[in-house]
Amino acid sequence: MIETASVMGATAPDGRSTSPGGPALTRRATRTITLNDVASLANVSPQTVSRALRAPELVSERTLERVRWAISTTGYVPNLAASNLASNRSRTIAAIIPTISASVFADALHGLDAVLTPAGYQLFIGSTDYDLEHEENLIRAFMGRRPDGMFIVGTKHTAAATMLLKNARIPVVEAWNWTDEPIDSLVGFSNHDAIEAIVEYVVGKGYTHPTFAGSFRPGDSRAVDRQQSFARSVQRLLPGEKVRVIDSGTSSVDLETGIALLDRTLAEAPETDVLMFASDVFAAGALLEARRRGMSVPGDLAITGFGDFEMARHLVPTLTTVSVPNREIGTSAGRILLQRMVGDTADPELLDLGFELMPRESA
Amino acid sequence: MIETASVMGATAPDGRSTSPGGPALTRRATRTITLNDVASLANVSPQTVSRALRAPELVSERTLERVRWAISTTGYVPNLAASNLASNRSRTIAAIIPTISASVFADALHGLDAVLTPAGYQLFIGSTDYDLEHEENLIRAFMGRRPDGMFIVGTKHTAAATMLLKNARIPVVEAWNWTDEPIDSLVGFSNHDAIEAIVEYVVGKGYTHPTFAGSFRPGDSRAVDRQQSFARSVQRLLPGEKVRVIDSGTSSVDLETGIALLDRTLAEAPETDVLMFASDVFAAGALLEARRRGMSVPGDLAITGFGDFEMARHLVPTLTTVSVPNREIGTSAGRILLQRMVGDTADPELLDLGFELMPRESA
DNA sequence: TCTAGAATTGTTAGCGCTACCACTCGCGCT
DNA sequence: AGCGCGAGTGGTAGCGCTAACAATTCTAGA
Repeated sequence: MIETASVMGATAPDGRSTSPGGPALTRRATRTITLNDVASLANVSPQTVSRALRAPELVSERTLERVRWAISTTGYVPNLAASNLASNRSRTIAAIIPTISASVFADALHGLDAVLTPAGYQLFIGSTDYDLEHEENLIRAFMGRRPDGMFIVGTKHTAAATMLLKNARIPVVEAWNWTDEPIDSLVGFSNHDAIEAIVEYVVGKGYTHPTFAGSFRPGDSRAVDRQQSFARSVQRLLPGEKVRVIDSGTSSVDLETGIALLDRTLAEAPETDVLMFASDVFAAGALLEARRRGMSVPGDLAITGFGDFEMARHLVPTLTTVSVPNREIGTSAGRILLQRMVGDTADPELLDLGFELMPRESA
Repeated sequence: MIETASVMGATAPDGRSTSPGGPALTRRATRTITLNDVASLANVSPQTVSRALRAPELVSERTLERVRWAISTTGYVPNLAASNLASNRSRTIAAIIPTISASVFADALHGLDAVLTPAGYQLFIGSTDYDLEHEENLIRAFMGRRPDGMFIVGTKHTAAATMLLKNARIPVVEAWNWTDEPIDSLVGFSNHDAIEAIVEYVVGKGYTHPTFAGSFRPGDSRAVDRQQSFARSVQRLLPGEKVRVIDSGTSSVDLETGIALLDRTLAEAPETDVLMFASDVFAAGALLEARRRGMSVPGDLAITGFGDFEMARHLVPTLTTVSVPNREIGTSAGRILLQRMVGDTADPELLDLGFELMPRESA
C-alpha cells in the first residue's frame, strides 16, 4: 500500500524522529519523490538508500528497515533513467522481430520474456514488417536506449545495421536462420535441412510432382531460404522434374492467401500431386478450402505445411508438417543473453535447436 | 554509412578546419561518443547539436550540415537515458497485456505500435499471465522508466496498482473491458452486450438449451464478465432454463482445451443443443473434433465462438461468432495517448468500439 | 545611420542516480 | 597499547543530456 500523505514529523520505526529542523520535506505537488527525499526522511545518506535497493546485503538490518519504511511512506519509485546514466547499465533488452502478429515470433518473445523478466530485465520490442531499412532505423533508435542485450530475428541486415550491432559492445543473439557468420551468438535451426527432410519424406511416400507455395517477400530471407532448399532437394531427389514454385509475393500470411495459392496451383500446375506450403497457415487455408470443395486430401492432392502450429494436428485430415522450436528459440536466446551479460562465459554461442518432421494424414 | 575512423584533423563540409589545438578528439576505444564529441568536431556548442537533433528548424542550414557531418563521422548514437533525465520525457510507452501469445493482444499491440513508432515513441511490453499481483509488480517496474503513457489491458487492478497509475500523472488507456470508472481513458467494447447479442441470436434461431464453456481464471475479468452476461441473458430470454457453464479453470486457451470442454459438455450436459464458447479457439477445437467424430454441426450440436479469428470463416462449417475490433483497440489507444501527451485535449476519452455479430453456418 | 526585434548560437546549472573512495567503528590479535 | 580488519556508512564527482536564459548576429525598417 502506497501513501503519499503528510511526511513532516513522521516517526521512523526505531523511534528516532526524523530531522525536524532539516531540509524541508514538503514540496510542490508537481515535484516527484527522489532518492534524496527518501534518504533525508530515513536519516541516512542517499548512497545508503541506493545500496538498500541494489545491494541490501551491504546494509544493516536496522537501516534497511528505516529505508523501507521511508520508501513506502513516500511512495518512492526509483528513476531508472538516472540509474542507467550513472551506472551505464539499462537492465533492458531490445527485441526486433518481423511482426508481432505472427504466432511464431510471439511464442519466441514469450519465451524470451519468461527468462528475462525474472532476472530483472525489461523488454523493448520493435517490428520491422520484413523491411531491412525499417530494421536499421529500429536498431538505431533502440541503441539510444543503451540496451544491455539484443535479440533479433534473422541474420541478414543492412551493412550499417551490422556495424551498429557490432559496435554496440553488447551481446547480440540472432535467431531463426542458420548462418555461418553470426554477428555474435545465434539460435535457430536449418531451414535448408528442414525443407530437405520434408521433401525427402514426400518423395519417399511416392509423390513425384511436388509444388512449393508461399510468399517470398524480399526482406524475408527465411522464406527465400526455404524456396531455394526446395529447388535443390527436388533436383537431387527427382532429377529431371520441373521445379515448381508458386509465389504470392507480398500478400500477408493468412488462410486467405493459402486459398489463393491453392487456386493458382490448380490453374498453373495441375500436374501437382503434393502441394508443399512454406507455412502451416497457408496449408490450413488450402486444406480447409479443398475439403469444402469436396476434394480428397491426400487422395486428390496431398498437402504439407511448415511450423507445426497447434491447428496442424487438429485439422481433418491432420497436417503433415515440420515442427520448429519457437518458444525454445526465445528461452535459449534469453539464457545466452543472461550468461553473456553477467560475463561468465565470454564466448558467443551457436545453438542449433533442430526441427522435427511430423508425418500426419495430409501427405 | 557509419565510419568511426580517425577523426583528428578532419575537415568539415564548409572547409573550416576543426579546432586542431582544442580538446583532444582521440579517446580510449572504450569511451563512447557523446554529444560533446560531436559538438567539438563540428565546432559548435553541445546545445546546438542537441537542437540540431530535436528541433532542426531552429538551426541554420549551414550549421545543420556541419553537425550532420560530425554525427556520421563519429557514428554518434544519442544516449536517450540522459535525454530522458534532462528533459523529463522518455518517449516511451509501457504496454501491459495478459500474454503475448494470444493473437487478440498481439493484434492490439501491432495497432499500438503502428501508431506510436512513427511518432517517435518506443514500446515497453510486459505480460501478466492473468495475474494481478504480477501486474502490480510490472507496473511498478515500468514506472521506474518514467513512460510518457501507459496502455493496459483490463480495468481491474490491485489497489496499489491503481494508485501507482493515478499518481504517475501520465495518460493511461485501459482496454478491452468496458467499465464506468476508468483510471483515465478507456477503449473497448461491452463484453456484456456482445454476449447478450449472441445469446439473443441463438435463442432467436430456436435453440433452447445453451451451455457456455470457457476458462475462467480468477485474474481474467473479461472471461468472468462474459460468463455473468451469459447467465443473465439466459435467465431473461429462457426463463426457467438452467444456466449451464462448463469451466476448464486455468488451463491454457488452445484447441486442446476446446476438445476437453466439448467432452465435458457431452458428459455433464447432454441436453445441450448449442455450445457457446468464450473464445473462437475453443470453438475451433470443438468443431474440428466434433466433425472428426462424425457429429453433425449444427445438426447434432450447434457451436458458437467469440472473437472472429480468421479461422472462424474458413472452418467447415463456418463458425458463428462475435467480431471484436482488436487492432482498432490498439490504434485508437495509440491515438488517444498521442493526443493526451501533446496536451491538446486534456480530457480523458471513453471510446466504445462496439462489436459485430457474425452469423454463419455453425449455429 | 541607427535600432527594435527576429534569428541563431552559447553558457550555466542541473536532472536523479551510482562509482569510487574515504571514513568511522568495534573487534580480536600481537 | 597499538594494529589490522571488515562491516557499515557518507562525501564527492560525475554519467550525457537539455531547460532556461544570455549573448550575439542579422534584418528591416525609421
